Amino acid sequence: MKGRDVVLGLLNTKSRSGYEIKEIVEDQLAYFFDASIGMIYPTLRNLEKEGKIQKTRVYQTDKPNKNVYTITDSGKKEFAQYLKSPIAQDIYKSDCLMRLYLGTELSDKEITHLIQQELKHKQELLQHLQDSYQDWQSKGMNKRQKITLDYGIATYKAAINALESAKQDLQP
Amino acid sequence: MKGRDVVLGLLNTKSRSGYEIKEIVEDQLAYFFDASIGMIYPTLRNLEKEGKIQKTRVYQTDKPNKNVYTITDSGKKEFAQYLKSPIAQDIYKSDCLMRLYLGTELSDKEITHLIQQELKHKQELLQHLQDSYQDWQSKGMNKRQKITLDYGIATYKAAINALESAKQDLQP
DNA sequence: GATGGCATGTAATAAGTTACATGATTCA
DNA sequence: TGAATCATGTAACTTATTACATGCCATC
Repeated sequence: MKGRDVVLGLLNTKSRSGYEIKEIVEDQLAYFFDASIGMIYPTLRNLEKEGKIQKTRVYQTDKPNKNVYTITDSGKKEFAQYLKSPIAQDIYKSDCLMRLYLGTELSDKEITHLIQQELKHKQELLQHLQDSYQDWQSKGMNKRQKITLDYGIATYKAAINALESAKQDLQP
Repeated sequence: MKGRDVVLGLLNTKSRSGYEIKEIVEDQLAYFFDASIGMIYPTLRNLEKEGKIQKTRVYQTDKPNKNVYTITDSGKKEFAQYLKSPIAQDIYKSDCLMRLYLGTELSDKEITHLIQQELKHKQELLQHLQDSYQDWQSKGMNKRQKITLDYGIATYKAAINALESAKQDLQP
């Protein structure tokens, strides 16, 4: 799964502008697709150059004008091929766990602080996902999208529990 | 957290060869550090060129000879700086969840198959982590490293549960 | 003599990230 | 008039990945 597959997949459902793609990636895909937003416009540009999508200028009076991209047959073909390809394994990188593993020089106090910080961050992310529930539903969430949300909430909760018991184990 | 921080951190504890680093990354860090093994030798080369580590040739009779790398003061300084830097947020990318989200064209049967595959894969990963427990302990696992293992097991279990209930919800 | 584990590397390519750069419109 | 939101893009750089490439040693 690459950035271009995601952009193509979002345009496969309906035509959208770069900004609209950015909003979806930030609000709805962020949990299972960590990509910098900066990737979107370069990707759109490449896809257009390759004839996978087509740009249309849309003039707006209440907002700045925008470019709306529509997927082409060639683009649909590429996306269908992605869906047929073998599932790529998850990519997970945790700086916090790495520091726990490598930070033999850190004091117990520093480690506790590290865990506390991570805990706070994960709690915020969980809260955000839980808040999304209603928001998604109003925008029309299908069964499959609900699975992704439930999955995210479940794993955040597990991570929070693990960090909490780690914190307690470190307490003297 | 970049590849070089990890290599530097592993050499900060003790001198090792590229192959030894590869084994640790595969066996012990794989859960929270998805990086291709191909990155190790290029990274060692760069770090040596920058004077962060030093190479020593070790001659072996029972095995092929190897290059053992030792961290320098400059390298220790860089690693200490990494430990002081702000924690980077987790990176997570799930091809399976992305397909659930984007695969509006897939049939329920195809979706169930997708989940089944992911389930099987996660169960294998969990089994592998659980098997690691004894192995790690014999090699000297410290309290902090144990946290990373427990965390990994907890989140895999949560993921498996989420996939199992998703599978049941899709059943007619 | 074949297989599997130990051992190391390079060149080329792809992908992702950061920093830079701009500008319209709305609302307080 | 200043902040927030909507809106788009490029150039340069860093990083990661892939494919290629080699060869020793032990054991079966």
